[in-house]
Amino acid sequence: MKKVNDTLDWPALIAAQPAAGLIPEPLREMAKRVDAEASETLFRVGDPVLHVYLVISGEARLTRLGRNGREVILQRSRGGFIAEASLDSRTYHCDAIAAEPTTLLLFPTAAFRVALGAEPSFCKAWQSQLAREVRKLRAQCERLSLPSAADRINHYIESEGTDGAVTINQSRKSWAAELGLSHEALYRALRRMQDEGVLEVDGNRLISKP
Amino acid sequence: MKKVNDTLDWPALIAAQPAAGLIPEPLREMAKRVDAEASETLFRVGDPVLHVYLVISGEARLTRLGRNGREVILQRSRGGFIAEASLDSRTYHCDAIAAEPTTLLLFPTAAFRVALGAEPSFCKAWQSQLAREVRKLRAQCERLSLPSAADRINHYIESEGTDGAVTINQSRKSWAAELGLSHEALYRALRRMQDEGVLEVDGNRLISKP
DNA sequence: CGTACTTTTGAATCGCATCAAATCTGGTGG
DNA sequence: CCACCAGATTTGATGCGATTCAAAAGTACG
Repeated sequence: MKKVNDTLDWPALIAAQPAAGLIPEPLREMAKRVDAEASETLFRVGDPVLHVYLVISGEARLTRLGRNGREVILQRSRGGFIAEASLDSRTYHCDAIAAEPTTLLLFPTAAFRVALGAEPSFCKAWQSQLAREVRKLRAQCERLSLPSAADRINHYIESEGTDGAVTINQSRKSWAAELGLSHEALYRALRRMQDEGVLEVDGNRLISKP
Repeated sequence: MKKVNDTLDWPALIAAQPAAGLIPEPLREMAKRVDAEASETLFRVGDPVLHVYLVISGEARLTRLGRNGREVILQRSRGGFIAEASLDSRTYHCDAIAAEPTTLLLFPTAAFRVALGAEPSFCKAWQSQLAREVRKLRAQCERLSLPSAADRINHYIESEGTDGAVTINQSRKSWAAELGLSHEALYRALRRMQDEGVLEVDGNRLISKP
């Protein structure tokens, strides 16, 4: 986890990552930039919550290992904050890894909390952030409650895509994990849906056909 | 949905529902008490978000009906706020019903937002509330990712219970829905686990045995 | 060019969903 | 108090779909 000491170009950053625009000035100056390699660990279960993480580029994931060794993906972030809900915890309740070469900004939690108390607009934005996460997770629960692979795929297209189409920005294998399926089941479901003519697959683009 | 115009006994209320203690004084005076019957609708998808709901007694549920008519339970609240994440939405994205005779307090959303901006401590408490909800939902997602009924039951006991035991405060049937299982599958899994000696069932109390 | 990983297909098995039906339960009204 | 009803609980039988184990083909990367 390489720490980089550049002067950050905030205007450009905000253009790329709107979530960064929430950060008030005094907090910005405390940001540390970090470049993580693929599959590098950012923190682990039980680690003290020292920083708030903002993903600039690449992808960070929250995961937890089940008893059976199955990896469950709890959150996937390609831009924006990760582990927002840990801000008022003392320690993490899951692991975080970089899924690919990833650049992040780290803000000291203490200063972050101070800024939340001092800046009402920041506080408000942070609440929206949490509320968005809640809605996203509810959609995820709804999806995982569906019994069949095809239903989960359709639900994904409807809730994550637009106009009946979605672009998968991850490997099929990890998408399968996100859908709570074995990767084989996902491949076969995609194949079956194509054969039935209800789905068009073009690389990473999925188009549902009525 | 009967509106009651009592003078509210806040100290007693807060004793019963700690979440009510978050509410600052000016907002308290705007609370409307409502008594809902079992299976009565509180709001529906698309309704404008006019109030914030606090469950005093009974049980309120957020649900959504899937294509196949299956009811998915998105949130279950026996005390505390419900649909917190809707505060910064214009309309609801799910239905809410009272699962049993339920008493609620309603706060006008506009005033609620004002209070959040005016009272830093209230704002902070609300954030913790949202963060708690996020963690709860992540646990739920993790559970629903488990392939077998027995695993989900064990996960439930571990994450919702204490010392390897938990008390189910709902019917088996609706618990099955929460676990993403058919109720038959749940009954059979419970039976099997008892036969295998890994679980003790005493009415609504489940004790996992190593 | 070799290695590690993903993608894809195959076959066997297991467990869940589903349909059916019997029993049990709490609550309602005669 | 009892008959009755709606809903929850429980058990049975069946079929399908997901998991699992296995293995081949494709792909990215050093």
